[in-house]
Amino acid sequence: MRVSYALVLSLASTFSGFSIARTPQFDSAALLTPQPTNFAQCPQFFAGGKPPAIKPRPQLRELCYEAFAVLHSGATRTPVYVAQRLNRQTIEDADEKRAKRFFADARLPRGERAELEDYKNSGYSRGHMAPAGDMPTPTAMAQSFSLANMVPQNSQHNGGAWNKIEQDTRRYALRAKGDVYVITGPVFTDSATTIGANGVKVPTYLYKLVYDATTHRAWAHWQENQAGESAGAPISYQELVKRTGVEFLPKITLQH
DNA sequence: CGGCGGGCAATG
DNA sequence: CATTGCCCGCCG
Repeated sequence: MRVSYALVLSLASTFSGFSIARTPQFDSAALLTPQPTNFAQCPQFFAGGKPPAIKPRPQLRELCYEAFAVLHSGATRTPVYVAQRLNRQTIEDADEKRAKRFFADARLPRGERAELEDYKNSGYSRGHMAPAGDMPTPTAMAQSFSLANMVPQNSQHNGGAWNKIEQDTRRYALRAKGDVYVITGPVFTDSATTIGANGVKVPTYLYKLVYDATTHRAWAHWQENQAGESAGAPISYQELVKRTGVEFLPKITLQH
């Protein structure tokens, strides 16, 4: 409500000693307004410029950000997948101070999107698909905290095995000869539960596909969304396709 | 062990 | 709102 919001602001300004007008505020709308909502306008995040073909389903929306792209499902209130292009330059730039402001993505209609309250006290943490640690600019870093880039993730998994996989992927991109395309996403089984009033679906598995466009090699990490997972050997691209039913990469790009 | 990176919650 | 401290897991 307006009253409580004003109260919070007045408290904040009282303690900070600065006026509201001079206190930099977080404006998630301004953060997203310039970003396209069509993959045709951000093909740079996809191998060969081509997004994976997904079987048509309701409430899919394409969201471009400065350093990644999200195919979002209003049915699960999570990403279907999140695409990135990494290389030595982007990783060397990825030393921004970590921003921590999560926010609901205003480009998604209410009812199709997760809200902060859905995650609060849910027992799950807000797990980045495109990791904050990959982000090359302050704007990209801030955008990565959109809930459109999140899934409900087991907190031990998020800070443990999954974090290690993210760091390994960054290290790989740092040493790669050229561009590395990464696609990260959730997999839901029939028994998948939900959290919050908006019913944000909890993934059963998470995957991260890594494709080196120079060597034409691809592999994938496949993890159960639970504590006790370890970052073991990756699975093959073909195995990932088999498990997800999605052809993530243009056929001609892959080396056998 | 200490450092770091993931995220949470209390506080002013 | 912004800051701070805390927990947890991995790594050197």
